[in-house]
Amino acid sequence: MNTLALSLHPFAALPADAAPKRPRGRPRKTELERDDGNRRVDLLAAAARLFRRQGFDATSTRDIAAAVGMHSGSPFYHFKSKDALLYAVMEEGMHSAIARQRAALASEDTSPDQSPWVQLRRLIRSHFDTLHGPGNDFIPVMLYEQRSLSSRQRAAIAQLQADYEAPWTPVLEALHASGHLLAPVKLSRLLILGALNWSVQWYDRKKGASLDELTDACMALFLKPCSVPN
Amino acid sequence: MNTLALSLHPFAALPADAAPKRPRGRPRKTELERDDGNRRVDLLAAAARLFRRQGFDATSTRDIAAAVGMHSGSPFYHFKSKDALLYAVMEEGMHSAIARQRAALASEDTSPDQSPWVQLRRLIRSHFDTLHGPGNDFIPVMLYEQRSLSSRQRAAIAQLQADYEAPWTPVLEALHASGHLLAPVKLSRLLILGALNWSVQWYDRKKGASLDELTDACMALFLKPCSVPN
DNA sequence: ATTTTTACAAAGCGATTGCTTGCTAAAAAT
DNA sequence: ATTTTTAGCAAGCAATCGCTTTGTAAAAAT
Repeated sequence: MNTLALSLHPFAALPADAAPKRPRGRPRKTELERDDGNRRVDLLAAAARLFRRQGFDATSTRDIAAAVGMHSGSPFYHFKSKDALLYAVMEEGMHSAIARQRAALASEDTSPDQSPWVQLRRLIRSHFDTLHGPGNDFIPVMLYEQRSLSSRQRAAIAQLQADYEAPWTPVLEALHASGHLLAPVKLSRLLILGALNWSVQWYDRKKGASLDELTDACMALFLKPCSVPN
Repeated sequence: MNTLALSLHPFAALPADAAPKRPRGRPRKTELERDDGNRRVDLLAAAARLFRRQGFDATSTRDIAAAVGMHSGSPFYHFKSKDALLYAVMEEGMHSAIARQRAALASEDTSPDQSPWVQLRRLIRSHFDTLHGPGNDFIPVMLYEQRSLSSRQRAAIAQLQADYEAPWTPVLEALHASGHLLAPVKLSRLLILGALNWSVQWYDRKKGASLDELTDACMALFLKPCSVPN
């Protein structure tokens, strides 16, 4: 009879021996550390790492919570669903990738050379950085977990991808016009980005070639050294 | 008291109104159709299609059973686990891919030309066929669901992949020696196969370029037309 | 004619899943 | 000093998961 009433009061008697691993309530903002949502950032990073290593479906929200020292239900305070967490990982990854690419293209300080040849090199090198830089799990997750997105989310990510790939086209067109690139520009962009993206399957930062050597190999593979069009 | 005994006899009384969609027992081997394990092949094909479209984790064994008109537990008669089904899909895909590649390389009947240039073209064209040929879901599944394999299974698939990629190396080495390929052979193989494999992300057989045009674009992108080494 | 094997159906078990609810305590705002 | 907000714990629910068990009927073997 009172079982029903009991179920409405999940824990009338609290065990007093529970030693909380982390103080309850809003954590102390030490000094002038004014980043709001610090734990949210932790959740994003942990989710990205786990999504990359195990895949989205094989990663439970309990795994993510445990990785940042939370209990199983707590991540849902910061993200309304597991899907929203995945989308946030991808969006964050794309924003930082776009920012890194913009910085790489606008590096006039190191070298004033704006020829399409060195521009393509910067694009490729920057792309390898976002793919293989330390702690950059966000983009690999975006590349391999698109299936788990809703169609609305997928469309939004596709727009960000289009923004990211946009700077490649004029560079490739210039190289095509000067005879350094022989294949059609659109197919070239797809094939080149594919070759780069696939490197997450085999590249290991700890052994083998460096990212600079990888970039050199790409330039040698995709571009013709002789600039005699006809 | 007798509930325990009842649970040991799941259905003492069979409902007689069950209209079986397919006759029970071993199916009739019509004529001299001597392929044993025909339903097993159906299961493999259905699993490959679903694994590719929804991913391994997002596909339940109930989905696969329903796709071939079985009940939920029946696939486990043919495959001892869902993992074994995935592995069988990949192994079957690799075997047919290796066979197709061998046939493409040994096509002396159509053209006696064995130069490394046309050999590479055959390798690329054959690879596109295994990636995008009608009903060829097996290889995309292998490329994108390696995570769900055990380490023993993964090692076995890796061996098949090494067998598949072996013929590429001498061809690329010959092209490197003749000055048509400037990048290092090993990195070239990885980058080229990556560019091809990534096409499963964007290529649509119904629109855009044909597989022949795609192959032409690859040849133009990766190889130098001028054969002047120094 | 009898036995054995094959190929499933029917039902459900135990575990895990994403997510919700009810509550609390520290911090921030007032 | 009081109120409000923030951040999270504790517990569990409903659904789904891979897989197992039991039974059965048709085909094949004997």
